[in-house]
Amino acid sequence: MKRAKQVTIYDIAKNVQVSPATVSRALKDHYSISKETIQNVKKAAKQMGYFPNTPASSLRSKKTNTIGVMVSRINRPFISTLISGVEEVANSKGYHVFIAQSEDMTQKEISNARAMFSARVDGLIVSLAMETHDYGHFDVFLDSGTPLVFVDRVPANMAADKVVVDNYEAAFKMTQHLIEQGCNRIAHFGGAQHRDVYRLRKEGYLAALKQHNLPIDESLMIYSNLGAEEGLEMTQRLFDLPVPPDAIFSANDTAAVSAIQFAKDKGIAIPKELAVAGFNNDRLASIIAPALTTVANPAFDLGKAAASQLFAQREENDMVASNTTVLKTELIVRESSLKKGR
Amino acid sequence: MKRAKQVTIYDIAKNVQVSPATVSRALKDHYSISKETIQNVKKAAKQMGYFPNTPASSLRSKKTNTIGVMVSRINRPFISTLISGVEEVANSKGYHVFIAQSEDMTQKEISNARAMFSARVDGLIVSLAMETHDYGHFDVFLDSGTPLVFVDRVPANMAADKVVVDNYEAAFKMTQHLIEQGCNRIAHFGGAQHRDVYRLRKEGYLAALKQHNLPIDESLMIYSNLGAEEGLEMTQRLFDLPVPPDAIFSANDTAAVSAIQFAKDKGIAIPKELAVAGFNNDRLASIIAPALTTVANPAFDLGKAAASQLFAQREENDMVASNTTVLKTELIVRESSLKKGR
DNA sequence: TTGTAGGCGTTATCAT
DNA sequence: ATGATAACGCCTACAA
Repeated sequence: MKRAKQVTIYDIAKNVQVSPATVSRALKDHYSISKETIQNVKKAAKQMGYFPNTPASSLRSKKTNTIGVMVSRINRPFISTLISGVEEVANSKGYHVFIAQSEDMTQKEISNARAMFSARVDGLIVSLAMETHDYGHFDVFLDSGTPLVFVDRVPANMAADKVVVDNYEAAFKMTQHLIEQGCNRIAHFGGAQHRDVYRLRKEGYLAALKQHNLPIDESLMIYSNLGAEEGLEMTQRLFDLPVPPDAIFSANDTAAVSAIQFAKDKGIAIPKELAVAGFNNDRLASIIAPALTTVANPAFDLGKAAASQLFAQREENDMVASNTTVLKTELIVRESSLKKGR
Repeated sequence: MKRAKQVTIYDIAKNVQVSPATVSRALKDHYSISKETIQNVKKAAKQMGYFPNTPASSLRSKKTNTIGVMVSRINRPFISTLISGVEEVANSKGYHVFIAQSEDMTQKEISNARAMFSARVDGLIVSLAMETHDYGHFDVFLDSGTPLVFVDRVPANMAADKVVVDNYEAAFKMTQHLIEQGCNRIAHFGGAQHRDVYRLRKEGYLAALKQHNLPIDESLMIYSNLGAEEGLEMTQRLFDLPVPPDAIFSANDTAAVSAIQFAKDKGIAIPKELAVAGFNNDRLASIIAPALTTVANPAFDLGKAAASQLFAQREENDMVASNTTVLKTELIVRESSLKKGR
């Protein structure tokens, strides 16, 4: 229950003996207002406990100074770091960030998109939910000309701004590394295959197998949401096979770490009997023993790039249809894959 | 650059041949509007691509349906999980959550508080920055009657709603556990001591030492922000002492894990030569080898409780000065402290 | 350099 | 069950 009613520019105007318009301008250091008036206004504003009313300002100016970020869930190191990157750029431009989690449910993503548009965010950055394959809920942003950038989990077959890493190449190199370490029965933990980021990781993996003339065995490819639980289950399934794999390349670190835990639990030697590699380079990867070989995924820079591209969109002329930024990854080789030493 | 101008309730009104007021009511299922009109309005709204203008609605109704959450940083498991708890409750009541990070800087916290108030959030949940010790920037919420709840890192000496765990008791039990394992030179990694949560953990630690007649040695207590880097440095300092400790009780898992890493690196046996205990029960704790003894901190429930208490505040009569909810913790004993077995 | 006045889209009040 | 009207707080042409 509110008590004191809020201070408005009218109150300040009365106090300083100028018009509300002057107050409005003075508070934003408008060039046409005298230094003195600006000082007086600001002093009064402070003393009276004035706080601008953002909704009112947004309504009138059609600018909210807010950008939206939609992700699967924030309690994953990769995602929360990515968001920090977005915030860094946004805050430096005087924008705030509105975050929404889909929990990997398309339905929640749709409702979040609605809420974001209703809030009239000045731009939207999206990393898609695992299962989303219809992108109609983003049309309203395109139609209204609201800047929209996809990052990491981007849509296939949609002309839109995107910021990604070269997942194919990273996966190819990682698989090649495992092959060079002497593995020839390499399993893969993948995410939903209509999600480009996961499809490309699998394709890079397949390409490396082919290039080295290794057989392709469907029973070695398992798909899930790549959570910690799922990682254990997937590993169990692999070791229920008549011939278990001698390596696992997981599309994320969470599941890879579970694989290591499973192996340790069952007395399977890593990397001797089973080499393991992940993707992301979470802190977990360097802490588990043996330390996890993985791909350094530049989460913070992805966030920064996505935000930068969002702001760039507003300046661009309308001829630019779409723009994809690709950031670099790096292979991080640790003990979990070193059968031969370096 | 926006193109199509937005659809408003006026457009719908014209289309359906009713007044804007009726449209407004129909869209919210107002009881006085006929089923038929409601249907017509909603159908037209959908077909015309109508999205309510939240800023306009907020301005007029003085309700934003948004609550703010201010934390140090979201890319920590404890924090992001806590936020998920807040979201669960908030979303179930039709509220959205606005998140701001202080990065443990008081200055940023102050500016975030301003932004939150300007956005006219309907309530605010705060976990304080490490260094904050003046709480004046929250006065405006109290004065205006905006519900305010502190969680985890709560202010000392301030009559306000709080949600915490019993840090003193948890720390006492943990220290006692270390003593029972035969440790008698127990070090402590603490956070800023004006932050209740860290002060109480230290006091619990001290109380346990006293109760067991162990000497108190200031050189064994080190304070920092408890990051991964700091954890290594603090451990280094302990092992530079003439007589290093035989146990470390860290006020969080991050620094505790660093201590284990340091020990492994230097060939110090855990728990034989050095027992280690943390606080929070992050996933890290169960993954590092040896697994980390720690205190299960109910992050998700803290978030849920904070949000529930926030919504409860609005109903309460004004006589209630303040309310503190205390949640349970649990000692999680793992290998890192088991000198004697269980 | 400052003031006047109208309107942003919605909802609350009062009327019918 | 529905309409007319004013107001929420701010911004911005246009005027002075």
